[in-house]
Amino acid sequence: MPKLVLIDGSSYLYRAFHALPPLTNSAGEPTGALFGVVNMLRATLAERPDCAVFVVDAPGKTFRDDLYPEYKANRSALPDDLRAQVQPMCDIVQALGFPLLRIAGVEADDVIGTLALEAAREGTEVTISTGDKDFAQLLQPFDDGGSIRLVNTMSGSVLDTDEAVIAKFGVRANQIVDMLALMGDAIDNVKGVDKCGPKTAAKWLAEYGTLDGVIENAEKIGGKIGENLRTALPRLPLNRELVTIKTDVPLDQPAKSMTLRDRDVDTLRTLYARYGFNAALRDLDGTPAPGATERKVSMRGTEAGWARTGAASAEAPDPRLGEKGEYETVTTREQLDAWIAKLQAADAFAFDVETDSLDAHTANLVGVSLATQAHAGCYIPFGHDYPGAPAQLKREDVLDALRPLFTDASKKKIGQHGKYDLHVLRTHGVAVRGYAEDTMLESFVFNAGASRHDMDSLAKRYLGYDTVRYEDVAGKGAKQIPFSHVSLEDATRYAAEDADVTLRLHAVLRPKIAAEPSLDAVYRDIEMPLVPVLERIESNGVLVDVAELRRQSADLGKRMLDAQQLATNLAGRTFSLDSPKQVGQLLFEELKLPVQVKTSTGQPSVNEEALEALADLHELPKVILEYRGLAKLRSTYTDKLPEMVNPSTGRVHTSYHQAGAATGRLASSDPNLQNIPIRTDDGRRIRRAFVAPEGRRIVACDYSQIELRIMAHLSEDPNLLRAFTSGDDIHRATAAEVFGRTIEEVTNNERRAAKAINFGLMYGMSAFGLAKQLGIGRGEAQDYIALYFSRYPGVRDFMERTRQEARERGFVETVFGRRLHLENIQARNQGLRAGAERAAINAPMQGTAADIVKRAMIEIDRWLAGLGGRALMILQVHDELVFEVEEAFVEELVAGAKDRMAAAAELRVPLVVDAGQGLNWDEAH
DNA sequence: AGCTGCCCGTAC
DNA sequence: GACGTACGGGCAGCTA
Repeated sequence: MPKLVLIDGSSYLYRAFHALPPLTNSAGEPTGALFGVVNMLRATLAERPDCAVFVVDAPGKTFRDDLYPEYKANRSALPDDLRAQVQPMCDIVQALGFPLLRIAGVEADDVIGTLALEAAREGTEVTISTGDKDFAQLLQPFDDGGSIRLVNTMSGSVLDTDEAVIAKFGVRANQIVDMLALMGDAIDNVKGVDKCGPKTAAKWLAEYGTLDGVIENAEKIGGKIGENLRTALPRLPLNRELVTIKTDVPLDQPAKSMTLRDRDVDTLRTLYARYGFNAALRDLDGTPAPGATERKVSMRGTEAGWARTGAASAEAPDPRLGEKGEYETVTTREQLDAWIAKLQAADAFAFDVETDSLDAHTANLVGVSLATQAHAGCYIPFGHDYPGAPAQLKREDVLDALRPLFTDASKKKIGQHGKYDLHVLRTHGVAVRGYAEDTMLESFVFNAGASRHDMDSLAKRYLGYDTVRYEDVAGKGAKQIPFSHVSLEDATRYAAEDADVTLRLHAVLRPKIAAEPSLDAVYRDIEMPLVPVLERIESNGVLVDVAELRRQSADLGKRMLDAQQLATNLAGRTFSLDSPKQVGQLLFEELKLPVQVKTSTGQPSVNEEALEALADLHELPKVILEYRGLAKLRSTYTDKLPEMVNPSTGRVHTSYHQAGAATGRLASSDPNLQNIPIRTDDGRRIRRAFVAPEGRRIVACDYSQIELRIMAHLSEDPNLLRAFTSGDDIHRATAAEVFGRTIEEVTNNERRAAKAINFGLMYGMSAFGLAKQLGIGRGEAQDYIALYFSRYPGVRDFMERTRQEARERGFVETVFGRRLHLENIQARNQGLRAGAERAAINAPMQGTAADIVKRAMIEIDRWLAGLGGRALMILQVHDELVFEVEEAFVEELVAGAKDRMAAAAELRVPLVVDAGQGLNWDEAH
């Protein structure tokens, strides 16, 4: 049977561009994507197909743009570095002997679809080589009498049976189009049904067979998602048209004429030399093309691609970033010594530790993985214990052997979320120095707006690579086993891959950051130095008075019981005060109280605002509020915190997430110590349980109005700058300015209004929001805002400037150059866009404050490091740093910490720091 | 029993 | 729809 290979050139070029580091030849021309594509083509040639065609998109509009003007509207223009590689690629493709097709008015997909069907009809075996899943709609399984299959040489996957399609997509090949129409396609800007992903689409199609079936039965689908479906109904037929690959494009030549020509050796030699493809060049001169004989490979399986050609030259960096690596399990002294030698010879290495627990503070090391070059790595197990487990090296021997490398500051270490690894190694007697690069932080600095910065997501995003997930080897939920019970084979493919992929990610991300001096500075001067500081703070922990919390729990419990009994009497029946649903039924259906507030989904709300509004009509709402306040304190804090105390230290060790908040703030969890109550007396009591041990004190230092000061700095508004320089209470000064009073004349109510305006502005609040906040009319609120802006015109200009900058550049910056990209700033949806604008206004202030606090933490840590533990930094709460200090050192600590915090930035207004001290955190305020 | 979305509430 | 950034508890519905 004749064979035809259809190559989706555009998809490979695009994916190779994003997967590979930005290589250039000696003349500085970009070559990375080209290199990837060329290797892929040489592998395809090794298959000796009868016919093959390389299809690329032609520039200009296609019929889909006419159908739907927004088609691909949010796809950015081809990067210059990629565009520059298109013509050279076409030259090489043709010199290699491939027919090249570029048809205007349709996409490469449609040309491939047309040729595939034509050839299949004529009995040719068709292989579509593409990285695009949408092609699954064309599949005609061989075992079903058809003859079209798909291969993806980047992931190494083959799709050639109906079962494989069902396993991958949950629907049959002939339902793929309907599925895509329901899901939409974010890349092409085809908007599907909101919240409908592959699972939901497959579920509906399994029930109703086709898209038309789903449309006919749309009324039967319940819930929020059913509503979303009905909203989307009108655009579904168009979606189907957009995602359907055309199979009837008029073409000049039949598929069977697309035979491979002989390669043009002279032209290839010139091109390869120009772009520095040395391995390919060597093949031209004598040696047979790789794969032609000794590496004969089949089209089935991972071998099909550029993957196993062995074509990578020593001169060019390894291009196969999205490939699986080969890993070694180190169980003998000889192997270990060989790896030590490898690490000694390398400039830098990546590492990862494996433990028997996710909690860094109690975890035991069970193995270490290492990598010095991409696609290779090792796992050194020493704590795996299961029936039949092979003999392993001793933990202490391994750590002793590695210690000189890990503690050598000049030997650079690369990790992913290395704070965890640093901590575990330290608790096992290895104090790491020279922790130089962290791929999680690279990703965070490069694009803080991305939702996830974990390794699996980064590998997918930047390498197009599916990593072995933890649950793949250790299971999940109730079936999860500790890593120490995972077999050495599974452990190696998981753990060594972590080190390997870390290295590959660094190769991709480092240049992206290095290209922007301001990002590089944020990464080098703030985020990387902060890693060991946070590790120390977490490890210090804070002493908690568990007995005090238990007393509070008991007290809260009694009062909850009283409130519950009162509520039962008032309602005339029992109900769950914890259930918003039951409370809503009781208040609005049984007691027929008026609905004055609704939730975002349109349901009657029973939140605090709603219950306050009903307080004059019935006694019950107030009692429910009382109960709720008590229940919140008990369940979230007084009951929970004692569970989180580390039994061996008696202290609570939170985790700080350095890539947690897009603005650059830290986030805290397990437990979250950044939302311990302070505003009410009951809540504030909880802070009395955060105590200092005998002979020591808690000291809290916090920046006064740091974000408003940053607003003054950024806006350069003379009135606001003056207000901060004068040293008056800022809200009072604002009230005096806005309401035309002297400082002394300002009433408490006027100060309250000014405070609400000050804060509201920083969050991009509207007149509507201010009115709600202050309980005044919207018109009055608008007057306040107008008055404010007339007194502080610089602030208004700053806000407008920021919005505009965000729209034009797609991101905003802090004073120190940290960027926040705003995905939705150009959205057509007004709600989304308005939200992005508010975030744009807030981010420079919140983010600059975060930068300043981080800089202060680094300086203070450096200072405290030499003091032998007389003072420990133990908490960070955004604008506050908390210390545990020897009694005799308190005064010095306060002075030193305040100085360093105030000096962490030079703004147009002074940075003021307040400090307090006491036996517990409450007293320290 | 575990997962997920929703509602609600705490901090700065 | 209307105020930015987080984390987390309890409920309710779904899934296995």
